[in-house]
Amino acid sequence: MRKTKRERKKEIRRELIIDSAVEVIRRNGFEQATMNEIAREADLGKGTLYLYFRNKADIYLAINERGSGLLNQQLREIILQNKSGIEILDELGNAYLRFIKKNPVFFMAASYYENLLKNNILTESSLTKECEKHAKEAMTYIVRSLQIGIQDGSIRNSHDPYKLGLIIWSASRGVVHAAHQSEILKSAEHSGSEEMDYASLLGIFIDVLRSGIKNDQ
Amino acid sequence: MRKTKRERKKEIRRELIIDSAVEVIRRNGFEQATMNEIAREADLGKGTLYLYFRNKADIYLAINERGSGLLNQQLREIILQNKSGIEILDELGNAYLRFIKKNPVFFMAASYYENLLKNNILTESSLTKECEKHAKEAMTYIVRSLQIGIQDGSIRNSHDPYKLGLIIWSASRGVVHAAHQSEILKSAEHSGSEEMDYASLLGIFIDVLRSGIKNDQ
Amino acid sequence: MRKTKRERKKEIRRELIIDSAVEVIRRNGFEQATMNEIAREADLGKGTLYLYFRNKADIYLAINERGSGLLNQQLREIILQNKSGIEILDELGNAYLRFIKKNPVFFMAASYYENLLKNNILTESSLTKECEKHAKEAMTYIVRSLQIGIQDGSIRNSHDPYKLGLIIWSASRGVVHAAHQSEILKSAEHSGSEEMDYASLLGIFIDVLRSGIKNDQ
Amino acid sequence: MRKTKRERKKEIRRELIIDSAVEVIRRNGFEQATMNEIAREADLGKGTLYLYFRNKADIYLAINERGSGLLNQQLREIILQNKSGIEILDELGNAYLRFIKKNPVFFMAASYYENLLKNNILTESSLTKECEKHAKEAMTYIVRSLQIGIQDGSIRNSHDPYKLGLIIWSASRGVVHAAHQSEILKSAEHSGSEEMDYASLLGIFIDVLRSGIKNDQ
DNA sequence: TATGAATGAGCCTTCATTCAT
DNA sequence: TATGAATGAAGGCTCATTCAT
Repeated sequence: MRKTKRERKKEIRRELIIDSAVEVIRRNGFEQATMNEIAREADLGKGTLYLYFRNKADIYLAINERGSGLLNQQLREIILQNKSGIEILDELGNAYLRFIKKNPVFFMAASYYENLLKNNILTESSLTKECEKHAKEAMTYIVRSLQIGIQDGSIRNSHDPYKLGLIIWSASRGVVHAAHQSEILKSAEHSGSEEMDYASLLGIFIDVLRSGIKNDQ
Repeated sequence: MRKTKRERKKEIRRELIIDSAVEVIRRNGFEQATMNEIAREADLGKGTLYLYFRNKADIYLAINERGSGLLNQQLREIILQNKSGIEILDELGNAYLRFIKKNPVFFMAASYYENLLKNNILTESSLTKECEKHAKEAMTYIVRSLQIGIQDGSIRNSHDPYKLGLIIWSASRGVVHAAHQSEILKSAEHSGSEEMDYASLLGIFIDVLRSGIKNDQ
Repeated sequence: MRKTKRERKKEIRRELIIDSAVEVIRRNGFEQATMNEIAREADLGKGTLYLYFRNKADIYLAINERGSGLLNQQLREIILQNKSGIEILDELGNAYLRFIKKNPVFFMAASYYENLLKNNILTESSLTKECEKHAKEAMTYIVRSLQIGIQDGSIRNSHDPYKLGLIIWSASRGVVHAAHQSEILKSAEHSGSEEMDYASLLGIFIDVLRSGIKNDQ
Repeated sequence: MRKTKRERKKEIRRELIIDSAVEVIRRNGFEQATMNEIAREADLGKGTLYLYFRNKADIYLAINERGSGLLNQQLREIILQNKSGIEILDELGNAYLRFIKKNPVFFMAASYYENLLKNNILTESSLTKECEKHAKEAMTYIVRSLQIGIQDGSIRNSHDPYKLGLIIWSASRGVVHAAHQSEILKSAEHSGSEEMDYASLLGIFIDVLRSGIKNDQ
């Protein structure tokens, strides 16, 4: 029990550091975040960070791990619902979009993780394994919803669900990425006065996607 | 005329620097590119770079400006063709994807530009204005193709063309981004042996998009 | 008595820490030894080390103090033997060389101590006094053997025994130091295939020394 | 010519940095020397040091390279004299001792180099090659003098000249090392009032060595 | 007495930018 | 115009030491 207590405290500190890192990134951007500032935000000494994380990269990976874990938790609940494939996919998309809107830093951390992955500069660790596991899990939910939809006839059986899933996943990321950059919303010379906000855009995206894969018969 | 000659020389030097920066980024990645190496690649003194660009950021913006300019040139030709809206959109998408596949650095530079935009750390300059103009132009081509399609009946009139254009644009970027990170292709546990390559993924994406917006009547 | 018991326990802990430090240094080298690792090796908390030693330097000094104490113990026995001066000196040298070969860390600790001494950054303490005392003692044994030898005619009476003692002492250290750095053994381009090992080198050294000071009449 | 001029300037700067490093080490000791202070001593920016040396280790190696080069220069002249082997060896020893007395930092740098060598943490470079070459050269001079002495009968033919050379070399280093630590000179409780200085000590050392190896017939 | 989490000074190193030539 | 040597702020990270428990 006593040990559990210390471990709990350790876990809390770890979370505090992740919180602080998220906050600093949110404020200054990913590239501008420094260990110094994260420490100050957490009200800790600089060296303390290294008691909980091997290095800066690990903090970022921990952010990603937390973010993807939280997201998967939500996706997991959706996939268990008794609905048609197309409806599940619909909800998965909405959940993802809502999640990123609320936690934009998680999006950046995921990009960071993928960048390391791409460049093969990830030391194997429990953290990276967890990140990998989470990434696969999210993909799996999408693929499952497509498989369900194809089986129940709500989704057209015209594409390999794996490939389709990958496309949906990455297209979503692109839209989310763009939606985040509020400025781009004004880049199109849009004379109309209708609202051009985040939610409406994402809604249309999901709608288009749905039309593109749903079975019309 | 003498002045023109000198200006021409200046322009050539400028292009040389951009070329070199592109090459260095292609070789080492965006984060690893240094002014030193760009200068060496261009066979110029490091200080010379600053005669043509105010700072490193401006070089990156110039890359984006050139890239978006070249892309727009191709898109412009497509939009002038006498085809249905859906067909034009189709070709626009293909052109974009081909372009990025051939010039991945332009994609990175565009991301860089948008990142600065988002964080409001762009000093106003002729360069940033040009970048902005190009971004709007590309968006406009997409919107135009949608408007044409709605008008000629090839595209469903169910969404505001501005919003739809924005979505298509950003979703495309997401897919392209993902397609670039070869590793993610294997992240889904994919048992099948079918090819899961770049081209096939993008093909499906365009197909889905088209289905999602075309008019079926 | 109760107090004695506690003091004994304290002494045991102290020795444990010294043991652990020696082991860590042996494993990782002098510069790479950290308080953290010494504590871990001793199965103690890091802070506990500071209950027994004022700081890291004191641990090193304690190593030196122990090492020089052990060495002196052996030298003391030799000097008491009923032999000629040259023979005693011979044995002293062999004992020293054997000792260092068996306990290389003591050699490093001695170098450390002398370095502090040289740079005048030794706070006076019982520890430093003890180190100083031990160093003097070892020197004295050598000087005594020389004096004995001069008196019994086995050693030439051509040099001040104090000076000669100092020289023998430091020359021995130099040879031992070199013998420890296995690499240097190969630094001379040595074509022959004869063995060029530690023992043979030191044997020759003692031989040369002996020839250099013994009385030939 | 113009190029030579620039190269000369570069060489001068390089030497300035080495000078400054030597000075800082002389003042603060080897371990306490920092790049910051070396830069300040040289009246240069910290970053400038890295234009002339890859890292701190290279500065130290450069000190060693310079020192061993200068020493070898002196040894080379001695070995060319038309004297008996024992006399040449005598002079080599004296030259070495004078050199180190005048340039104690070179002694430390040599120890540093040998330490890296021992621990196999030397990246191969022109600098390390030069250091290695110099070390071999010095050893060779000693061995040559012994070979000459054996041949001309001035040195006893009782030991392999390679081994003997190594011993002389390392014993000398030990004596020099000790002689440098002025404090140790007082560590023996020396009641006499005779001078116990550096020069006299080293003189005796050479004398003993000579007696130990010279041919008495 | 014993602990180990916390500290922060200080280390080496990088690199965009400047400026004398 | 062209240069590249020089700069120094800033970064990530280590580790001896302290102190609340």
